[in-house]
Amino acid sequence: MSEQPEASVRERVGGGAGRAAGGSVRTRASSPAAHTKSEQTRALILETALRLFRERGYDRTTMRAIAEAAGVSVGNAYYYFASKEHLVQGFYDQIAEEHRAQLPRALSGRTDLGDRLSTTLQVWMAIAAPYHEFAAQLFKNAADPQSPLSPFSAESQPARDAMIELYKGVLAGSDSKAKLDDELAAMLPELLWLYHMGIVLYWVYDRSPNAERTARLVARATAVVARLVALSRFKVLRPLVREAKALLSEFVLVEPEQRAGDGREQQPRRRQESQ
Amino acid sequence: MSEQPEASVRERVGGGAGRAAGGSVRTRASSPAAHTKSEQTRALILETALRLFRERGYDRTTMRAIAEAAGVSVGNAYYYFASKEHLVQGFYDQIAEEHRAQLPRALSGRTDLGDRLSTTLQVWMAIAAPYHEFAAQLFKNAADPQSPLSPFSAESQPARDAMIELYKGVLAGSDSKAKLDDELAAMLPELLWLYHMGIVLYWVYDRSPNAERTARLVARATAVVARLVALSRFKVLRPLVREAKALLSEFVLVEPEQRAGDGREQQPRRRQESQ
DNA sequence: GAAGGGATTTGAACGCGTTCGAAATCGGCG
DNA sequence: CGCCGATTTCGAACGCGTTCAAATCCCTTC
Repeated sequence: MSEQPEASVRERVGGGAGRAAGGSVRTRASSPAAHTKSEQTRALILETALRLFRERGYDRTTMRAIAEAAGVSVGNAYYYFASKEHLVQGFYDQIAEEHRAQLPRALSGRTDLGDRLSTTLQVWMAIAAPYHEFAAQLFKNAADPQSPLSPFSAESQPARDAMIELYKGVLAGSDSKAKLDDELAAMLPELLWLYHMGIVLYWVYDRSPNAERTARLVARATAVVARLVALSRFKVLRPLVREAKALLSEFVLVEPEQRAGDGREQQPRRRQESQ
Repeated sequence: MSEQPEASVRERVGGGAGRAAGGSVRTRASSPAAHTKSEQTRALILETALRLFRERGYDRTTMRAIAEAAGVSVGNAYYYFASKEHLVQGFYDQIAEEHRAQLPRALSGRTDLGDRLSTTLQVWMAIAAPYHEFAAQLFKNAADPQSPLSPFSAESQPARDAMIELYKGVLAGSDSKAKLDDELAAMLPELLWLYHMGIVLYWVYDRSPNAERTARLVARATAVVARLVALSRFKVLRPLVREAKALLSEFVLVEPEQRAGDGREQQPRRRQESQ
């Protein structure tokens, strides 16, 4: 039960789903790597699943339907993907990659921090917009701390790190960066990632047409965030800022030793209950 | 699929689960607590379910097991409770009620706002501690905006309002209340409820023994919150506070018209996809 | 006490995600 | 070519939450 001989295989093959994988399946833009037969099958299943998810939504797309549409058996789909949720990682990667690709052009010429932040979020929202309904359905899984889809999970770490890296760039192009103290500057990328996650959370809950409510929130909240960053240098606020920094780095931000290594290898404290 | 003829009945009867109960059940001039056979069955099912949840966890407790242990049929359980999730509301109510009951004694004699806040959270954590694992399993459902278990759902409104009311009391006993401007003071109970939800979120994710990590966070973060409240009067921060207030009341806090009425009666925008 | 009708109860059945033993296929070696 | 172990594929079956038409119970009314 706790260790099937095939589990490791499935982990390696299926776990690499659309993500980390070192870079084996990486290029997927238009030409699937598709060297071996196995990779072709895997790509076929993934593409079919994502298409059906987009067409019918997540819940309405059954594994049987995916298998049938892909011309394989259900068991075969499970040979490549450990669960239905694992099929979804492809979406995350897709959005993240597009975000990474589009951002530089959108940011070019902008130097105001607030400007750059809200642009970053606006670009993300524009890309994610078609998947809003889909995201709302998925959110319940993403919120589960145990789920591989959680933004805090070990499986999501590469994506998380990439996004934090992206925010480093957002900050680097800002003209206000020099004014900050080093400690805060070091934390800021991850803090902004957290802010991003917060906006995503709001977006998921947002039922207004075109998520315009979130758009308005971004416009105004981001200005506050930028002003907060600027205000952090004020003398009156010094002790507050110091304490806030301490709090965040102790309780919220990921600790270095926790971040080192893949984390995939360690005894994973398997969820005790799986339905 | 989208409209079963019996849905309304089930909604009325089952929706009253462990909570509001509208008042439809008392067909005859019977007392609300009601010793009718129906009430007995419903209570029996609920109690059995909560016991099994506590003993085996949520996922491992099947509806069949609940029904069998309660000596009824599965269908009967569904006659009283629209879904497995609805059975969980009982837990929320239980914890909330205990919190409400224990708090006055714990707060008596304390007048410092930070003190009162952290005490409030500590008492909550002490009560919720036995259900930590259970809560973690449940959290995925609670995070789903569509779920009745979401703290933002219409079904949770009575519990939410009660808790905001509770925080009014926490504030009322504080010696710093007089210093705040009226607008902020009016928002504060709901803001503190939000803070509470944030702590609960952290608590759910917290895997440290006895959730001591959360305990430490509460001790320190609450001090910051209290200091923030005090600082809000500073002149330099005036525009920032004003904007923050505007942001919160426009985007985060529940709007009055949304809050009016039960919300149970209105066409409920049924989730389009149910598995 | 009989008849009627709503409230309650039943359990088989549905569709789902997932599992598993076995069959089919592939690839390398004698 | 023939064989064998590993990889890949299959599909029936499992256990789950949930549904539903039918059966039963219980109270009112005559």
